[in-house]
Amino acid sequence: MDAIKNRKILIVEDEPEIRVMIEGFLRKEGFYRIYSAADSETALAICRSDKPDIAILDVMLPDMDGFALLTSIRQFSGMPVLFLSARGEDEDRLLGLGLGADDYIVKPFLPRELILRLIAILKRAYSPASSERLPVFNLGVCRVDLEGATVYRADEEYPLTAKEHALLLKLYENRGRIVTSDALCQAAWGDDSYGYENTLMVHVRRIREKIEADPSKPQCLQTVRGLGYKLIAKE
Amino acid sequence: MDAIKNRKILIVEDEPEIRVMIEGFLRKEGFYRIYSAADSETALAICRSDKPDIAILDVMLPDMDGFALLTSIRQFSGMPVLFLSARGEDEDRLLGLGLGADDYIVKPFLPRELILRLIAILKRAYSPASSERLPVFNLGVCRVDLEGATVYRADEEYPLTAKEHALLLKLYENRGRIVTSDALCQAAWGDDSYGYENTLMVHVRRIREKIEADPSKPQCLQTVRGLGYKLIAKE
DNA sequence: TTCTAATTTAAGGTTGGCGTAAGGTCGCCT
DNA sequence: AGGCGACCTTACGCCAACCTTAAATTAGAA
Repeated sequence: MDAIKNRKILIVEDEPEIRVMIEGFLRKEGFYRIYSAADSETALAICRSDKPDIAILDVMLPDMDGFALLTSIRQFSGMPVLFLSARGEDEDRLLGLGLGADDYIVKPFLPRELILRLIAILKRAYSPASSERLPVFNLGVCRVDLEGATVYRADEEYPLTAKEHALLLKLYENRGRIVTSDALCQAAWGDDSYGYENTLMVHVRRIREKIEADPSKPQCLQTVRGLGYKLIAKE
Repeated sequence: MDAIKNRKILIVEDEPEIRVMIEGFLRKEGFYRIYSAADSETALAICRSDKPDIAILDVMLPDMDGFALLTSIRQFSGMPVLFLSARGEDEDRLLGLGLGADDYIVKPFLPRELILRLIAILKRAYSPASSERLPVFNLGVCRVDLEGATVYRADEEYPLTAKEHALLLKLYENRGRIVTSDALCQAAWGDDSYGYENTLMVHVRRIREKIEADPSKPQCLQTVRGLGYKLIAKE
């Protein structure tokens, strides 16, 4: 289960032979969301509609050269780009001018090199460091920052403990839905969670003291008798 | 007057023929501060004494392989590195593991490609535009300059050591968020970080002695029991 | 080499989150 | 209405996680 292989890849190349060849390499490597275009116009349309994760651009295209295409793409997207260029041809422009390309490969190239550079770019661009984070969300009268493990309410800050954090995260991931006590115990104590029902109640109480205006009349973290708990979804 | 051509370049290559060839290319291109070494030991010595701006490393060396050499260099310098590798040989390691190499070239290569990639790296690493400088930031009662590795507090200067710097950088990059002990260990000691928990605590203590008014009552670098540490975000 | 500073190891001390338990309250069902 | 089971509420003691210090080790510089 490699997340990299789930990335959407766009190939822009006018020579059908090379295009099909690249598609073949990628499929053999395990990539399966492959788009291809033979001209800039089609390429741009695909970029807008399907939002690929990376583009492989040939420098020479019939209607617009690869640099112009990149400039157009950069109007609305910062997606990583890998250029294909003929030996010597535009190397100066490719490397000299910082066009925003992430790498380039000189034709003819070995499949292996293309794949490796592609994977390198994808890793760099989508490493967990730069990936999406948990949002700070509103919950009734308070704001919750799960990454900072802090609840803000009425000009006060309430830090969350480890268990509170685990439980609130599970509830947040399932906000608006009922989460069974079992599921919550599992989130906080792991698979061998048995006999923690009472403990869970205590933790729920502690969370309520932080997020609710009146912990005895819960508005956000509600009990669903016989089923579990649920976090009221907001926006 | 191109500042790039003033950069100091180190070539590490055991085969004299190739080494001399590369030197020739570089001189022809206008580079003139060229160091070369045939083995890792010499290379390390040059790195320490002359502090080149970039290193071109062959993967295969007589006394130590290029990866090990890079690891050694990374102990004291973040200089950019370009690898030379035989076709297919170590490509996976080169690109797969983020070893901290900036690029690589497969042998045999054209002089033109080496020069262009070299220039690209130098521009990326040293151009004022792309040199994303680390800001000097306020942290509670003190100011922290990560580039200068110095903390200023109460008319005093506290220099940061290497580990302190690595940890504080990681924390700063994730300010406001909890950073797990694991993540911190990884930032300071690399992927094979196991058994550094205690050491981490000692370093945290040291950092606190520099940035906190009262290290025993941390305001900036807080412990989140069971989860990790976090740096309080200020603006 | 020798000296210095940085880093790691080790050992004892501290504490706050956690789990337990006991009594209370509420809602549902007959 | 009354009983029962599900859930709430509070308080307290424990102990793992964390702190603190000092001494040992390592790495770098001269």
